[in-house]
Amino acid sequence: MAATSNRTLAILQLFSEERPVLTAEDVATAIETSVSTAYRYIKELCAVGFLDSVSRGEFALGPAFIQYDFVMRRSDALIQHAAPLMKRLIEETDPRSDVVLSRLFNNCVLCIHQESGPEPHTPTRYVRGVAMPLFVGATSKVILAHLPDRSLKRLYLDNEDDIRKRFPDQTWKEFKQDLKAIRKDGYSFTMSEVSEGQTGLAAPVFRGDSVIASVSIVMAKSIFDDLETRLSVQDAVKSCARAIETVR
Amino acid sequence: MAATSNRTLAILQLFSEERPVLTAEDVATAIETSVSTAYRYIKELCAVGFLDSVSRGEFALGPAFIQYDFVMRRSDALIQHAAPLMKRLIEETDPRSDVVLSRLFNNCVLCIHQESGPEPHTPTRYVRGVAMPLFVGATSKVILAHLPDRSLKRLYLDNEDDIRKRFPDQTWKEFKQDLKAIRKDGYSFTMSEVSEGQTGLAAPVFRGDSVIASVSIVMAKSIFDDLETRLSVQDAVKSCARAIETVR
DNA sequence: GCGTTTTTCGCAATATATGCGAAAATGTAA
DNA sequence: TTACATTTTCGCATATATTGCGAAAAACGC
Repeated sequence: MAATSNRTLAILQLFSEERPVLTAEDVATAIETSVSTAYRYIKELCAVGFLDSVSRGEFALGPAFIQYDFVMRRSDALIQHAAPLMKRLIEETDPRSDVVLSRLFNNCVLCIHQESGPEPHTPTRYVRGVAMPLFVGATSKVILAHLPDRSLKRLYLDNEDDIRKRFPDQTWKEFKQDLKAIRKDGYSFTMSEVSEGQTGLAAPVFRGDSVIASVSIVMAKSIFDDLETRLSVQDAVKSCARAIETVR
Repeated sequence: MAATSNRTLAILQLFSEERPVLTAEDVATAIETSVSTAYRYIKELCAVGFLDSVSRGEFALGPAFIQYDFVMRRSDALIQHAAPLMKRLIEETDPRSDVVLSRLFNNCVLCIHQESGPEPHTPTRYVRGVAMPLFVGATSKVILAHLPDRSLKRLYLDNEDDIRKRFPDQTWKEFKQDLKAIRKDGYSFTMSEVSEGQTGLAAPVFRGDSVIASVSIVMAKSIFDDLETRLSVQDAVKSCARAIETVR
């Protein structure tokens, strides 16, 4: 996430899983201001619930985030509609699989809902709030593949450094070629790209004629050894995506 | 949630379940500023993920809220620890019950986790993100009952208007009396206070010697007709709370 | 490509945030 | 309860960042 010159926002950005609690002095130091100014901001942020004082001199993220996430969940018809369809997808395929619904935002692809089978073979990695790497894995790729040229190019240029790290020799042309194939297939399939030994198979979810999300199934690699199985999983994921699209 | 003089925060407060999408002009009007200034703020908020442009000229809450909620979930050891204990509580009592974990913040009590039995008798009302009315229902009351005098008085005075609406004749003394009884019992039991026909039974969760949360069981009123049952539910909720406290 | 709407930008005026130091409030330990 | 140490708030003069305006650029649909 980009930096900001807005101090209010800069303060919120200081908090993370690694650093969930800060003192007023920590904040003052980090945003390069006096302690009293830090307190002024902190007070305001606490008043509206973005921060919460957890004990004398210590502050943490506040209840507003939990509440706003709730607001977003509630006003997102996609999730309500998709959840039972995702459950059904698991039943149709394999009780060990995870099914993930990811939504495209302007700067990222985020897992927004997840369903697991009754016998998950590994602790679920992809739950609401997890950012999917933009250029790695079926979930994101299948979305990129259906993006308008302009948007795609912007994303690519914004993230060129990251891409180079992972795929040093890939040209823009090759990249486009890959995506074109995905577009033609109507799904994306990746093996061990995001996590070792796991395969992802994802289909795009459209609203009107733009992609807004993707559904992916995550399974152990071995499941796909059998071609027959792979084909049936492909179809199941694709028709799950089609079903999700019928929302509203 | 209180108003704020900070425009950045004021903008975020405009978004709600009823009004999830706004135009730049809407924002400008609401915060009483020019459209270009509104755009300046919106741009900044989008850059850090607090807002997201959903289509030409329309903006909505952004991915940051989902991500921050995730960060909070992950860095909250209480939830991780409590979840299986809450499931067990359902097994020990009734498969139709809901069990709710609520956390005390400075200005509110929020449901932060919820488990449902295999046969929920009604769609679950209390899920992560739902604010519990502060002075109504077992969940909040049992927390208030164990608050230090100072904090309690501050909360009471801050919310006196709301309280008067619901309990016009209650004096501070009577209120304190009620809480004292709850403190003595070690749990709070309310019938149809929050929603008709539902009963809540809640026990406090301590860290050190201050309350930080509560566990509640929500059941149909009829369950409690049998005294025997009620006593055993009481004990089960209380020992669930004790078990949750063993975290860290 | 063309026209319409949305979004950005530069600039000068001015409202607003800032740091300082003092005072108040809060919690802790005796 | 009192006294102490730490945290938090506040007032004020000054510097600084924010504002609105209008023009220009960008984005999108046709």
